[in-house]
Amino acid sequence: MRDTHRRRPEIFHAIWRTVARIPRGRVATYGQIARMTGAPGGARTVGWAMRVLPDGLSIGGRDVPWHRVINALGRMSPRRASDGGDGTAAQARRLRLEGVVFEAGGRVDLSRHLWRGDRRRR
DNA sequence: CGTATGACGAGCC
DNA sequence: AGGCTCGCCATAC
Repeated sequence: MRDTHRRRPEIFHAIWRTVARIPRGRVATYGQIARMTGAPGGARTVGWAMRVLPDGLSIGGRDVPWHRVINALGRMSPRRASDGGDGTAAQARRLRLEGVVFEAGGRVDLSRHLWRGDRRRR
């Protein structure tokens, strides 16, 4: 195994560990993950951690569910995909497969699907 | 070491 | 509600 991810700073690993706790069928926001990881204000850092997430990395015996991390608006954050697209289609498909419902505007109702793992209300 | 760059977010308008 | 600006934080160069 080429452990390129081991070169990443601990903060990324901490973020990946938090993301690994998001239950199936739930979503969490970048800011929420940042707070839960002990890095308030580090929402963009979470985005960066998702961006460099090693393909196929598993923590605690299961894959890191990167698709369950969406932005505070309930939308998939656009990113640059290899095919030139924004890469959000695949994420939405994965979420739908686990029962996440999208509203007409293509957004996820956070009051219904947000992970309350940190006991936070919304 | 200064600047640019983001899978962000809270405020304002 | 939707668009803009600005602040954040770690990385790239």
